[in-house]
Amino acid sequence: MDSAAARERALDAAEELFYGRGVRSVGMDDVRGTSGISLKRLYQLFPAKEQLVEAYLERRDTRWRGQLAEYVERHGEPEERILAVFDWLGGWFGEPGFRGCAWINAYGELGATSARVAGQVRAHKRAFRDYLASLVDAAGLPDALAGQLFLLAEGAMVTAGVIRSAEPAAEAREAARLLLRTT
Amino acid sequence: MDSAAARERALDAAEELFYGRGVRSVGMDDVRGTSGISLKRLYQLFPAKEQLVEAYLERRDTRWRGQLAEYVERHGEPEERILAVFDWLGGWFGEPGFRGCAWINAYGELGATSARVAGQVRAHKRAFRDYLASLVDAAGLPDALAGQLFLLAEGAMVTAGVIRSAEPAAEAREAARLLLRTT
DNA sequence: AAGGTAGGAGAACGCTCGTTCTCTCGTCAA
DNA sequence: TTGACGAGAGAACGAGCGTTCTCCTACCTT
Repeated sequence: MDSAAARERALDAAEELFYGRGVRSVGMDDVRGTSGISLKRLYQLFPAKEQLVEAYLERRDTRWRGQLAEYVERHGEPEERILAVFDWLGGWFGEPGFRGCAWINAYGELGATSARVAGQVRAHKRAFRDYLASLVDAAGLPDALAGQLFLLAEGAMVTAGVIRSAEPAAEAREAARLLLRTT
Repeated sequence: MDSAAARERALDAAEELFYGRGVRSVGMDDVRGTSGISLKRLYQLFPAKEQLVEAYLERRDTRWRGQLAEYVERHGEPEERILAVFDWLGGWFGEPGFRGCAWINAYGELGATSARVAGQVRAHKRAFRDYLASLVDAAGLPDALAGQLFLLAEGAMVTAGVIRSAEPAAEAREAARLLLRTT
């Protein structure tokens, strides 16, 4: 197996374990067991656990925002595209194994001790917020709406994670719809 | 020093450390150093670290909700009382040492491994949501609004924690005001 | 005064886990 | 065929930390 494939397998295992059980309660030996990549090779690919964590968050960030954008693109009307964000969230919340937002969880776990992870969380959230702002702008709506929609989305993510339900997405969508109407 | 005073000192230290640095990165010896309570006595008061964590969350829950209610009580008009919740959040976000919502952070850190902590987080969030519902009901507004306000508040808490700013409270307050108007 | 008890300081124990090392095997080039 | 090299299995090492234990001091009672 070449390095690229080993790296993907390691990241697949890391993502499954870190997201499902938290970062600190997963040992490198767990990653080895789940991925089938030996410790020696793991440490060749990622010289320390922290770098595996960062690579996990980075790859997930790319995929998460890509899938969201892909879903939104299927909708034509600018306002529908905004509401589609919440529909997509609802689909995500309902997936088996959903355990809340990986970045919020990582921030709670590592934000106070790892400046790099904290920076990744901020960058991810800023990118998501900027994306919402671009949708709001394309719909000709006021900038301030973007921040409000962002808060609704964040609230839905954290609440869905805690209560293990997809319903917050529908509540947030309805609130977003009302806010769109007020302008 | 009697047991009650020692217990309060231990909880003061635990709260400062757990909230500021996360639970797992704080050792019992750190709690001893900060509180001045010896390890022997700490373990007499709390037979295991997990019980200290639970006591920390429980005491903070009581205080947090009590202070919120106390602030809200100072406002007379039902709709002003709802908006006062977001004003109070803004004051909290601006306090030195603010590091986001203790329960969201604890959930990210321990939710996957400690069923008891996960239960405390759910209970705290349900209580906060129920409180919002009581304010909404007292204002004669539709029940569905409570869930939307709750999501705004949660989004504001998590965002304020991540970006280290009090501004999300004002954004959430404005969104709440608009939602109040639509009914 | 003497003995008993509570509490403090901090060493000690055992476990987990990040990281490295050793040993062995298989492969491939010359 | 041989020797070098990469990789795997897993032991080993060292640090951190939850928890317990030992020893000693101070005070309280009779």
